[in-house]
Amino acid sequence: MWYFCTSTELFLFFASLQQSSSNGAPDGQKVEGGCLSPEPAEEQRSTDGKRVSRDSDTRSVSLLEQKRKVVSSSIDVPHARRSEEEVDMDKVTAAMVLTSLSTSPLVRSPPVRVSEGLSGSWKDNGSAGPFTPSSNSSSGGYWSWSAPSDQSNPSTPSPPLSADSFKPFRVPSLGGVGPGPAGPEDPILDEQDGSSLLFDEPIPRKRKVNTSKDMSLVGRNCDSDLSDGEEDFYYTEIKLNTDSVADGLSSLSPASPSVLSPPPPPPSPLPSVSQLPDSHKPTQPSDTKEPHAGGTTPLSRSAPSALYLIHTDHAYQATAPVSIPSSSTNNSAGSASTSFTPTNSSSFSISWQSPPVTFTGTTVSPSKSQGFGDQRSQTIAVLSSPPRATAALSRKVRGEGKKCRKVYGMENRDMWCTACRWKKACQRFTD
DNA sequence: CATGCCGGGAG
DNA sequence: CTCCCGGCATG
Repeated sequence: MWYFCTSTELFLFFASLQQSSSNGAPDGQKVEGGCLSPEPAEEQRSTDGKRVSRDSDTRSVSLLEQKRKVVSSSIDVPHARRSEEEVDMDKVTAAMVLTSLSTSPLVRSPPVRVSEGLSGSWKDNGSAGPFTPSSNSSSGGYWSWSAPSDQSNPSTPSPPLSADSFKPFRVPSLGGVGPGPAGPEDPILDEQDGSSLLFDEPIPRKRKVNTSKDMSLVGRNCDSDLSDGEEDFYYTEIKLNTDSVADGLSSLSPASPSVLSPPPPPPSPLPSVSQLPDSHKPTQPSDTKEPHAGGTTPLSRSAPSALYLIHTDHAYQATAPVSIPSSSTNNSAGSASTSFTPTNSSSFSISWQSPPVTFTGTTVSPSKSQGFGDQRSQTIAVLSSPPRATAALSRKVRGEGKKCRKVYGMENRDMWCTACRWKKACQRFTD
């Protein structure tokens, strides 16, 4: 919902800037109305039709604005939440986008078509559109059009909820090492998401999605703060996966990591932990996937990181208690570590890989140091260890951490991870 | 004894 | 494949 509103607002904002029309005042209401129900907007539009045909100049402007609209809608959404600063950012971004779009005819054509197709309305209103009512009307048309592409909006509502729940996770991560570990991973996710989205959907949409993400990321970077609608959104998703579907989480984490695995190696260097994000960003050429993204990449990265962070934390939570000792033990044992969780560990390993290097020098000692240092580092170490030891000597030795059985008890066997139910190595609580 | 997990089996 | 369990190894 807000997404639309935001786009609209931006649109209006632009219009006002460009044309300096006085009608802007109603923007807030208009916008809201538009968001809530397009119909009202249309009515206004019909009424305002007169205004539409103000100036030839206006028309040209309207065209630009329309373009902007498309762009803004795609990109602005995330920012909308933020505030003026964000708006500014949006402006800039929008300008950038427009420029890029104008450059490439292909991209442009589709949007234009749409606008026309909607109904001559925007043409008629066209000039006025940008301003006020007309803009609403036109926007209304857009909305209907854009709505499908933006369907992500539905998800939007969830963010707030997730945000709250998610916060706890986040805070710890921040305090501890959040940025470090997340940094490397994030980029990957981002890219993945972006790439998938981009590839699948038409250019305009792509823009939206990517942009939004990017924007959120940017905002984040600038502010250095987390408070971002986008972030919340991401977190929410993650969280849902994690909490709601415990099993799902295990499965989920592995999948994404696998993809990521390749990129992480480069960034892997643990030392950078504190500054990892920055270093990684540049490194993560992953952008290759999304060349058009260009500036976006950096931003997108941050968002993903959040997700990964959560995962990390989660894993760490499970692992932390016993994991450290286990890691040391495993290391000493040598191959033993391997046994523990090929599946998850491998997936996670990506991010962790770097740690292995550290360990290589001294298997045992490192574990201790890590334990002292940070939980995350520990986690990393643990995770990393598995990859190293390829062959499991005998059994897993025995998971030290709490397993589903202990956690949920025989009573709630339903809640156990499948592996535990099958009497297999627990997948949910990896050691 | 309780637990974790491998190996193997049934559908 | 999923779903189990016998039985070993461990603490």
